[in-house]
Amino acid sequence: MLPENTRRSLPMALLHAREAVMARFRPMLAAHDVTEQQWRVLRVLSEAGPVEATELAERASVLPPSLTRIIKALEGRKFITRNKAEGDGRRVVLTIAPAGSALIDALSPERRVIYDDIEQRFGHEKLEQLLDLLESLIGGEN
Amino acid sequence: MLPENTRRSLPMALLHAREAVMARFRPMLAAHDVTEQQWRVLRVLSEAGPVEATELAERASVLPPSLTRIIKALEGRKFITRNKAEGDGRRVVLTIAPAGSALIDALSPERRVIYDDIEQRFGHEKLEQLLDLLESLIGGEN
DNA sequence: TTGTTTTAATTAACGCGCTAATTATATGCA
DNA sequence: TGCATATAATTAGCGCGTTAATTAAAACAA
Repeated sequence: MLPENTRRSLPMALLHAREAVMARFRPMLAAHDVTEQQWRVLRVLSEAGPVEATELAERASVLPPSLTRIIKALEGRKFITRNKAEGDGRRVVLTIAPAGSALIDALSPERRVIYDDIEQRFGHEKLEQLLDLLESLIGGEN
Repeated sequence: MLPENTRRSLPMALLHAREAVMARFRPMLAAHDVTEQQWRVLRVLSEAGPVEATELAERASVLPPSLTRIIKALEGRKFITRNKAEGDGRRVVLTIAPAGSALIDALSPERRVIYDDIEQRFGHEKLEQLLDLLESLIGGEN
């Protein structure tokens, strides 16, 4: 059945929910001149070490064309370094640089506070339920 | 607590979920050369009649600058008409045009099929649960 | 080895999200 | 009435999403 009102439309609800959550994180990122996507890329590089572009794009949920732009920006600010893979001149390997690690460290506490606040307001139980449902929706070939 | 792995990160999960759902609708919209946001605007105008720009932006979940661009595009294709509000020269009133209504009618059956398919695969019960949780997350000043 | 096919990354083109600034019209106040 | 303030819409500027096209390098085949 089609959703009669817009609020019960799944795409709309997901959009609003994401908007509501990101509104909490955006000021923090803006204060450090980092976009949401740049932040995701940095986090993946911080947690996973040197990674090839294709894998990085997947893990950070960014499309390849966007990643190219993000790499340029982050490299320009010395947050990451970019090298060709040895043995395959097509592949590119990205590595986090000291300035990048420093930014991660600087923002993590704030990030934790925001995340905790959301979890507390929304409820731990409900958050787990929501994450389970979302995971199922994503993974289930829906 | 911070989410250890990316899959249990709420912003990421919402992003992926929305992406998974929209992937189903996108081909339909692309086939008719309508963007997702243009489609939302058309639907609101179709369901709510003539509406002022500010209200339209809210109901379609589109930012005012985006709405300006969308109006231009839709007006150019004769899907909507744009007039000044009588009594207040600042306000703009949008109305759906016959071609716009025709597009809505043409796409609605397809839309229903896709939505039904998602609901069937995911499960009616789970969909309702998910919508409830999302609604709570959005509305709860979280 | 040479030519074809495949793969990785980039570029191109267009629209939207987002913030900030600007324009135009209304409203409020002295 | 005249001026300051407030409001609605638009414009500007930048980055990302998305699809398609392009470039460069590797793998494969004759």
